[in-house]
Amino acid sequence: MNYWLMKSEPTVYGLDDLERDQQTLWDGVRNYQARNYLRQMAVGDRAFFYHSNTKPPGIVGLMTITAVGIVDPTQFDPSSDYHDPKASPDAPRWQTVTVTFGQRFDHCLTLDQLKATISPDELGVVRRGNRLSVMPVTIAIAHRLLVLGGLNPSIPGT
DNA sequence: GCCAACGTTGGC
DNA sequence: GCCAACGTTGGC
Repeated sequence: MNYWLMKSEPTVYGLDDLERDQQTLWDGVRNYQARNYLRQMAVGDRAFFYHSNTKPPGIVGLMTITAVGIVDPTQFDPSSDYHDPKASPDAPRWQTVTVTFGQRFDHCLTLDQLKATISPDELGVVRRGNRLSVMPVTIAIAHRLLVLGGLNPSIPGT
């Protein structure tokens, strides 16, 4: 089981939305490196939900990957912001995953807090200028994030 | 609103 | 393949 970090602007889709919906397709990723990480995900992996463009930005909760290898339908939709005219159903370019609500942190683990405790080499999101919306998190760092977020990493299901 | 970082595009 | 122009991300 691997851990990931996934960013979203809550004005577009936030943890509140996911808690309400319980499950959502993580569509709209249009960066190849991020897509490649999405392709590496497996059912049962966990992802930290990071809110960007918020005051403060930070990790607000945890989700579970519940379906993988899904062709992102928005790439074929001319009315979508995520439409990709170079993609076709015969040759899709963008795959993604379905995520399910897991747990909310007891407080937002802010970017400032992350920068204070974790180095850029350990967690990409604290690196200045990092624009990657999907990135891997090592088990060791994931456990530290869970503890910092008020979750107990030793309890199964967290 | 500013701007640094960085990805993409397209002319050559 | 290079690189300038341009667009986007996202913290501040």
